Amino acid sequence: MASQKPRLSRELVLSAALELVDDEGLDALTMRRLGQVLERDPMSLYRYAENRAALLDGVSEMVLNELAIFPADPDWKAQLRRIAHDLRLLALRHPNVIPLLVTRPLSTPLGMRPLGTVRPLEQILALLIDAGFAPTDALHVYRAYYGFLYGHILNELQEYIVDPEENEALLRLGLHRLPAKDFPRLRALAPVLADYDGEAELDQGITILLSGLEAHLDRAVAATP
Amino acid sequence: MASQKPRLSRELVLSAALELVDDEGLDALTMRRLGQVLERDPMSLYRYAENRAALLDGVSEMVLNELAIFPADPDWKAQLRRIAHDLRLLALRHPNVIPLLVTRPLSTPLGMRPLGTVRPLEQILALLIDAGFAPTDALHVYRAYYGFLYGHILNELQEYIVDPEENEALLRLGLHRLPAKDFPRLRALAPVLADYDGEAELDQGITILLSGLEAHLDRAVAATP
DNA sequence: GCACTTGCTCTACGATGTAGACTTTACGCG
DNA sequence: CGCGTAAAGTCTACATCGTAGAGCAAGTGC
Repeated sequence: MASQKPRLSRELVLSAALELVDDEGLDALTMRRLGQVLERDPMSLYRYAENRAALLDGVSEMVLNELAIFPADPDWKAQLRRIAHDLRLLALRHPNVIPLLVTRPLSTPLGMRPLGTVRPLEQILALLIDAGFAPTDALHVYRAYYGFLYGHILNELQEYIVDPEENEALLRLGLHRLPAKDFPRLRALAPVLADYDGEAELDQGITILLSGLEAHLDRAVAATP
Repeated sequence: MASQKPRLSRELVLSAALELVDDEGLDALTMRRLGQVLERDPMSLYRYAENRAALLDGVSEMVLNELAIFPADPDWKAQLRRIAHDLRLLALRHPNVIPLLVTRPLSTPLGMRPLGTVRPLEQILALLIDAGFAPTDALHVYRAYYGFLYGHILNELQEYIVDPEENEALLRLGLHRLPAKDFPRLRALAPVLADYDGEAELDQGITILLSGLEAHLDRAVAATP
């Protein structure tokens, strides 16, 4: 009765994997558990991903595909700002996936990454080059931008606490464990830490960075020849 | 014969762990393997770390202790710049530990982290507050700064290739796997990617960021009242 | 000499990733 | 229809992992 085990597919497997990760964290994503979710023998998964690592890559890719980039937009600053906010929201939607996004590339040379995870890089380069940057400068801008962006996201997720009810309480409780003599400033900042506005903080940072970049490579971006 | 198993200690265990991670990567750090390195039963390790996760935290802490911060320095910008370069070098010395530094805090609220990993935060806050920033602004500056710094390090490590001989070859080889039609700009940038000057890139980024921050919170930092 | 703590070891268990051989299902073609 | 081949899914088995729990050994204070 009910749906009789619809045929498996890569998409199906990956989205079940993502759901599992979102719901229960990275460690919950074991082959056996995933097999169980899909009501299939764990071994069947190996048809759709070479091994667990590849499965994780697949999840990364799938998540990054949620990010829309329009490389044709002539207003590169606006576009970069929008992407930043989108990526931030995406991170908040899938916090458990972020370690993957950040960690997997460290052990995989650029050329061997899942295409979906390299595409944003290509597209942002396109955006910048089309906007008038020399390719080399585009790369510099990309690095500064993406570096800052990922840094911010990591920062924000570190301070992210799920239940806004217990938010301040929990935070204080946590901070309370720090020896008062060694961490006076941190402890004093508890209330400020408690209401962290990640969106505003990101936006300001991006503003600073973008105008700084523009000024620094002061070859003004001529819109079109 | 030879040295008869010197008494174990937390330091000993942790530094053996760090060495193992540096030499063979995070996955090589298993309780059994570490026990073997120390010529001790794996179970003995549990005297010095509650479990594997705590061991990893210990390694993080040990690495971060290599970072010297002088919160009393009145020249906050110079100090932040120096710290940035120091942390970068530290990352290059222990690339395999970086995933830990970045990933563990995501699952540990501020107050429950190993003290050694929170101390830099406290010290930088001290530096900034002593330099005249209001505590809240100090926190903002810290976030932007550390966010950018970690972002840069992640970026650089991603492009880091161990063997400088094969450097360009490998990179090209890697990039060659990308479909030419979908990734034209990236492929065109191969030579530029091949000689990446992380130090310069970091320094420029820091310059942009610091001057941007100073301007943005334009409440000029009065040295002393 | 004895009691006790501390460092360390032994054994054992459940869970994990995955290789390899197997069975079942789907499907194209006569 | 039916038959043959390929694809999808399963079963069994193994090495390796973290770690609980009981026990052993050596040092320390009385």
